[in-house]
Amino acid sequence: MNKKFMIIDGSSLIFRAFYAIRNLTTKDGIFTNGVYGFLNMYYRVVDEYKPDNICVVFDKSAPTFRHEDYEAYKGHRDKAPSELSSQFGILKDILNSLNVKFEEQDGYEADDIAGTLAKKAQEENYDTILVTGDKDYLQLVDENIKVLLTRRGITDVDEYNEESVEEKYELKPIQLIDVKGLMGDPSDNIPGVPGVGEKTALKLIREYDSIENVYANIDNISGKALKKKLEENETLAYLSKKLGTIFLEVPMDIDIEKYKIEEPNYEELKEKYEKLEFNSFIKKLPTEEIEYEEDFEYVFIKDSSKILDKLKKSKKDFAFHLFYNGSNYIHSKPEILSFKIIGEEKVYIYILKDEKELLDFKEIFENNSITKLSYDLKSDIYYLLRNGIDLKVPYEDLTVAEYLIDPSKNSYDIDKTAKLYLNRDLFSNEEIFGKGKKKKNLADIEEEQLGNYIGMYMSVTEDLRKTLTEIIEERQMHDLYFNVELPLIKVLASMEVEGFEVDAGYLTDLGDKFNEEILELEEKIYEDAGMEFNINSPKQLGEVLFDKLQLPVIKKTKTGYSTDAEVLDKLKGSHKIIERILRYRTVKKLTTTYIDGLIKLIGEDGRIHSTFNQTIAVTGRISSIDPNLQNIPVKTEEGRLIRKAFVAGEGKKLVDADYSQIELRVLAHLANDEVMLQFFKEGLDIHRKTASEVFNVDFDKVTSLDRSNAKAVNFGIVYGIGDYSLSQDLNITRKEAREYIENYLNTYKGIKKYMEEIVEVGKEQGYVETIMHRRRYIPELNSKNFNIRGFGERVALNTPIQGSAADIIKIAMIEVYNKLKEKNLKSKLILQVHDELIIEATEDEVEEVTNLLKEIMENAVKLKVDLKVDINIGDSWYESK
DNA sequence: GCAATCACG
DNA sequence: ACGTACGTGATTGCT
Repeated sequence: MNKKFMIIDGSSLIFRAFYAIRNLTTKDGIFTNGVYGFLNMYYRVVDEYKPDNICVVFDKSAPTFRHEDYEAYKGHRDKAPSELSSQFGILKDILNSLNVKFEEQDGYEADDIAGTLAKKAQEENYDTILVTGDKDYLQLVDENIKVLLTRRGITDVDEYNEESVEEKYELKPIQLIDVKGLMGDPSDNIPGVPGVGEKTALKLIREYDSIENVYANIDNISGKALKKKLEENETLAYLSKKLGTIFLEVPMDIDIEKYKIEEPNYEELKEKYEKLEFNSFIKKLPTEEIEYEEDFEYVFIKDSSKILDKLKKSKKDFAFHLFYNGSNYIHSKPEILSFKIIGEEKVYIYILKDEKELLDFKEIFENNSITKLSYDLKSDIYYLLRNGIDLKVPYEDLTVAEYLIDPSKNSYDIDKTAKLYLNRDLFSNEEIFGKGKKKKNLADIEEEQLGNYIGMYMSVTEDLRKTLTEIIEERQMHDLYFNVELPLIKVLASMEVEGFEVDAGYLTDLGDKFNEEILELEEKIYEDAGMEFNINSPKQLGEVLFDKLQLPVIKKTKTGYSTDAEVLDKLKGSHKIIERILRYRTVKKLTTTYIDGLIKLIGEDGRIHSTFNQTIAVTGRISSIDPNLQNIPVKTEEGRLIRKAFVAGEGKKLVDADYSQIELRVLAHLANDEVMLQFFKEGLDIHRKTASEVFNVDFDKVTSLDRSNAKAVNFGIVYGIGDYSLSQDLNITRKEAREYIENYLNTYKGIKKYMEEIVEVGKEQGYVETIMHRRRYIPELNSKNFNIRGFGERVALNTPIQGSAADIIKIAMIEVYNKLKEKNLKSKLILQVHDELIIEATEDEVEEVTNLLKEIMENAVKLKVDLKVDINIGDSWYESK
């Protein structure tokens, strides 16, 4: 018996189902009819035919080679409605969980890929079953190749083999191409011979076998009119035949075994079916929980030399982790060191008496021939680095791996990850440590529970490696993971260890000044209000302004009156209390967040050690907490004073480099907008140039208002602007805003096209990508809620821009870090602020560092537009920015 | 634990 | 989940 290979035309079935099943949506308005119909069919045919291998094929929206022959090919066909196109992404996502491979290729249609696969399978003695709603597939029927054709919607199928085709049409399957060549196909805009319909075409081919032979015998054709039509349209007939022929040589690596049926990921399927409200399919999923046999044994060791010996002798990769108390490792210390050598059962647990003991393990961590694995590796690297140990590559971190697979998660916890990817039930952090005030320390946990917790942690770390790395490889994120995100961990840990020197005395003095002013302002505000109240409470403030003082209400929030700066700005002049409140807010913010907040976090070394989070921002940016050093004031002179507290150490300087207009440059690159690319090439002020084009004035005559308006539009575009928001931002009417945007998009036509295309791509794929293939899924694109979908569309536009810029600076950081190390320089990278890098450089190295920083940043990646970096040097961040 | 506000790119 | 711009984090008040 031959093996059975089933090829399913996903595009055709989803299309059929979409029109056959009406109005099937989830309660959130996600259209699911196409996907539902497909799955119904899928389960039915798989049950009935029990194939050994399965592949689903899709059309791809790019123009196919057929358009080169005939421009009008499928010309009048309307674009699929968004309710349908949005379902392709959902279906592919489900296929992934079903572990069913799918194929699609630019320039080819689903039937071409199906045909190519079927012929190849035929050579390898498979019995192939093609499942589709498209009658054209019948031309592929052959020995060992059958077609299942849906009939009336998708409820029934007809099975065609060689005999049944011949019976029905009295022709060989391959001759159906000739029939189509003569009769054409209005749905694909294939012309055929005008005036020749199915009846005539069938008759002619039955009689003469092929189009070629029809023309060879043209004089024998009975019927003058028919003969004339044929003669006049000979080229058209041949062209139509060519267009109607399924292409059997799609260039692709074919390995039919790749499509072998695999066990689906039932956990994922259940989740996805629940989201889509496919209850009937949930019932099909196996219900019994798979019992997991624990494959580790934990050992508490008293003497570190025991495990040390083992690790030194072992040539195998190992998982490890340093466990600490509390939620922030920087303000804590490592308590427990655990190892698990890959493939071995034992999980070694060693309770550190002092973190200095880590030095005993230096040789192991600095061995560059074995891979070290961890879940939450940055904390480990931080502790090692803090103790003079440089964890050498190769190393891998499963937290980061999981983040790359889906950056939208709120947290990356090992118990949830283990459940999702390995279907293993772990104790949660909360179960072990408790929560709130009762939260326990590691030392308070009973030994057996601790052993099981750490044992599972290590064993799961080991097992996740294969599962997660496979997904990363499949998605072509190898480079992003291994050459960007993983090396970056060490760079971030190093910045955390280095910290930023802060002048506490200066901050205190500044704080005293601000506090004095706050006291004065409070008094005056109470006077203005005629009562004392808590100015910090928006509720109380609202009552004072809008009830007591009867000022006009500008805007409301969910809970009451809005009192934000925008509202207060509009109320300026109507009461002297307003300006005082604005001033109070400004000064209060500076003292609480930036003076008191920062002073609290200055370490014993006089430096602030922020924590950089690599797995928070969905776009790929890094974020900074405890404290956030990425939002230190700069926009107002008063706020900027805070930056005088951030200083270079003794005998050092700050070298501050920032990318000029990186997001607009990335946009110009992604959109391939000739006009904007050219403007950047000319090195002109891009906002001024934009103003000159959009408002149609000479470059030299652009007013500063024009320029700042153009600047707002440039920024707005990057965020997926709307006329409403722009009008608010620029204080102009909505109509004017609409005109600005229109003019803008007429100037930058490439950007206009890109904006439309990227949304379509997002809908089709279910995600968008950065230049490094960083992925963000956007389920919001499927919402029928106008606002949510609008949000999805803006995100689809903005994420590739913001995310690619993040990719670029990350690459630069790694190269800068490595170069400083390679050249044995003492200067260190200490901070990144999205488009800005700060190096604390020793005075003798300033020049060299300046040069290498600029060189590396400007050449981190090669885009269609040059990257430009501005550098400033100073003793404090105030001077260097 | 959430909402409002405001700091940054 | 968002009455209309993307991405973050800290502080304060209040339930």
